Amino acid sequence: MSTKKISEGTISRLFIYLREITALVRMNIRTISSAELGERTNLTDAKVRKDLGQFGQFGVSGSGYDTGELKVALERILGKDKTWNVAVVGTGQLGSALLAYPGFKQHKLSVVAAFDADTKKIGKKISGVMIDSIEDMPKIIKEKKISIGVVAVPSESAQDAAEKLVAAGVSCILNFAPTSLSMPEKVKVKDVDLSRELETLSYFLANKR
Amino acid sequence: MSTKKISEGTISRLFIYLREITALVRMNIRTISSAELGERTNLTDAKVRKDLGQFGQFGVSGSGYDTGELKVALERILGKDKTWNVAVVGTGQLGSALLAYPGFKQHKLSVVAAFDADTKKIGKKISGVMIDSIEDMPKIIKEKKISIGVVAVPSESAQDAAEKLVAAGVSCILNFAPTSLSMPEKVKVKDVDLSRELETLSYFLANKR
DNA sequence: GTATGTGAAGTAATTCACAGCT
DNA sequence: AGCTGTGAATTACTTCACATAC
Repeated sequence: MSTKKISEGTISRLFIYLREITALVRMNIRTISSAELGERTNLTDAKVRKDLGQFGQFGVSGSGYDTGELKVALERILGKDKTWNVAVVGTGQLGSALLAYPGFKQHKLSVVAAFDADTKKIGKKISGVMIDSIEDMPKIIKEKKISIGVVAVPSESAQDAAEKLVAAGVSCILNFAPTSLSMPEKVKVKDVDLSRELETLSYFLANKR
Repeated sequence: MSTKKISEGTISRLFIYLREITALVRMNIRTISSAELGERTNLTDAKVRKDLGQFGQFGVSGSGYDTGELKVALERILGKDKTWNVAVVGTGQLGSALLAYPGFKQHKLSVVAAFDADTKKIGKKISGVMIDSIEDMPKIIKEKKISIGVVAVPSESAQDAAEKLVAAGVSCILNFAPTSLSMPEKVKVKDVDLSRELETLSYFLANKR
């Protein structure tokens, strides 16, 4: 495990490569050059090589990368060999949709707990997941070894929900509330904000020549 | 309208500032410094000033920014004064959810058409929007002056759906398929890929010290 | 000949730091 | 005195280009 810092961009592209490589392996294509891989992912050959180069030397001069080997290497680098437990805070419209979302399982993330401030909901199940009281969060997060917390509450309560998750021991937050959380350095926060994506499109339309 | 290129990062932060400023105006706070605005948005004072500085001089030395003025300026810059028409291609689980999603309307985007390849669905309505045949896309996109296309089809059909949208005249694509689209320079593509966000979290967990 | 891996060059984004305005 | 606007310095990211390996 090297010590130099890897950029978010690189990580996110590694997943793109992995997806493509997986498809190639399925198609029985054994070898691929950085140029071809770049073509297929709409990236440049240099970027492909630089990204991969940060983790070791996977290629063979003159012929390219072995798809099978690269797939295994990327899976290891990206931690696709382990499963992580997830808790969702907030079980409104969005929270419920997330509890039903199959993508978590597909990415080796297992949603094992849900929390809601509304006492009427506690004890009920959504998509097979029991809704617990916020008060029980510390105990449950520890017991179930949960490392990812999903914030699916309104903006006003988002900071509070995130702080409770972190206090209980999670180290990653996936934030769906359209507000910026302040969190200690060591906590990884990922904002998912569809509104902002939409807004960016409006800007582009308003300002294109 | 200046001619220098504005980065995506800046645009996306302007929306963050606007959100905060709107809250401040509601709270009757008349003036704010870049340092305070940075504090509230978890950004630095210098970044706030640099971002705003690209569009003009909105501040007053010694006192800061007038929240009311800044709000109006940001709204104008970001095109929040116009409404844009949207078409959704694909009316499966995701497409249907998007047709029901209130966020479009909130951001002055109006979903006025939906398309699906499945002939059994054509003529039906989802959340009040009629599902049309892909064949009618060119006509409908033009008639309804649609400028944003949302791709909510499986990966295999995503490139094709996007090309049809562009051929029909849209200039922005919001892509929900986990695949990279190749599109002409002039088309703005925005990828929304929850899977990739989730995967990035796994990486962080797998690799934290 | 073909394609990698990687320093060096070139761009872009961020942070610093301060002159100048109120 | 307080805070903006902005060049200059720094840091991060990307692209170039080529020596090296097969």
